[in-house]
Amino acid sequence: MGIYEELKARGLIAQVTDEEEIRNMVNAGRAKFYIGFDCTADSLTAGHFMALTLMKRLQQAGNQPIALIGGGTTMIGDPSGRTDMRKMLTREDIDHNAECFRRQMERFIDFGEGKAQMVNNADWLLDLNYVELLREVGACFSVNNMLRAECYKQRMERGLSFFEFNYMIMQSYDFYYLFQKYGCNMQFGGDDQWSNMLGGTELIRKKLGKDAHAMTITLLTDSQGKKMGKTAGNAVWLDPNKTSPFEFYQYWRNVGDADVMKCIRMLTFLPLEQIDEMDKWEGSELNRAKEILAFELTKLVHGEEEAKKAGAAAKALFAGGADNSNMPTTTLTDADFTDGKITVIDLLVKSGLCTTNSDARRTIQQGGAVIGEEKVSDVKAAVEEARFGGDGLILRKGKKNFHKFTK
RNA sequence: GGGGGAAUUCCCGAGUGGCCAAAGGGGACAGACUGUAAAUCUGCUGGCACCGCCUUCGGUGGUUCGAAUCCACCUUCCCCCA
Repeated sequence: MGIYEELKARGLIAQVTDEEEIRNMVNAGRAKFYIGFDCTADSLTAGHFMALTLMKRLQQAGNQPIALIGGGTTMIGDPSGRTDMRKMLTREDIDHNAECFRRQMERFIDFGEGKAQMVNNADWLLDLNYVELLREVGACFSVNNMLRAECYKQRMERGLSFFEFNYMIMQSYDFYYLFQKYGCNMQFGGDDQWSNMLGGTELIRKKLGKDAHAMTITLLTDSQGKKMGKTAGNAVWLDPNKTSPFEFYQYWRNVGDADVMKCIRMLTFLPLEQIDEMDKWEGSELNRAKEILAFELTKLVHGEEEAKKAGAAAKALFAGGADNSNMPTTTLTDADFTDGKITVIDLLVKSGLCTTNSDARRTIQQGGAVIGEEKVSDVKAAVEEARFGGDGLILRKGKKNFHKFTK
């Protein structure tokens, strides 16, 4: 089975320009492909994760990835799938973010000599001259066609600035540039990028009379059609300082039944035979699958040791073990106590489990606060200083949020 | 360039002088049921010294005993005509 067949079996491929051609190229390790990353934040997210694993898979099969950091395009901002214009970032922000991305990618991709490379489109886009660009590539784009493109459709209702309208041209220019300079013959991207990517292959065909290819990755959505990799609107980050390995583990441990196997198939590197076997699991057996998913992904992003720790911490909390060594912890000082006591409200807020006193009060009133093993029922309840000795005291908010206090 | 409309709490969206911390829905959070799942039901969702008080309805001023609601100007966005 070639790599192309494997990607297909894992459900990773959404659309391709020329299946036969791409299959041959990829299976023979002849593809030199790029994926662009917009650097709007200082860390990659779980959403980028799939693209990273895809690069890794293809690299293992002998193909050569080019990771393109969108230092230039980020200055415009991709309007696809957005309903409003995103805020503009400064050059400094973008450079900083690009640097963070580079470090995170190195975990997945081998950037050794001749194996892969990383480029930043700020290097060529920022020097472009408007009139020259118009003359060089502007003539190749049909506004009529662009307006029909899926990625602009929804923006037609809400309004789309000319500024953002140019995103497709910039992205196409990237492909055109990489094709000429590095012999990059294929572009990968999320399925929402399809029209932007086609812009590139078209441009290459028109300007150079040569074929280049594009291939999109299935967007990872849950059974309700929502994009995965977010909790309550917040991204799940790959940076351990923004999303701890434990939280990262928990995110995947908590995916819905209907989504586990899909995630395992698409995101892990477990052999397909093993996955097919697991496909037969059902009901509460799926909990086992979720553990595997969470462990495998945490291992990929944070390393095996962190993955084990996160798994152990989770087991301890939910199965009632004694291991709480990896729990977020706050150390209290004398100043935190009044008359040798501290209120539960203060503890909830101090731990970050609750955002305000009102929030903490509500939590207690609704029976969501548990200290040690006992449920707190009194809003004014306070805890004696002595109880924080030894291993400390564990505060819980709801079923899944824990915080340890020591003194 | 001309004309018309909109801006409300996390989101959508009611509210057009006092009964408004502001309907309803979504989401989030908490409780019950469970398998750290889904579905369902319940509660809850500005802040605080929480039976009371304080700050919110794009911004700045104004009218009024009293404004999210009226007036003026500003900002932003949308629509129609050119």
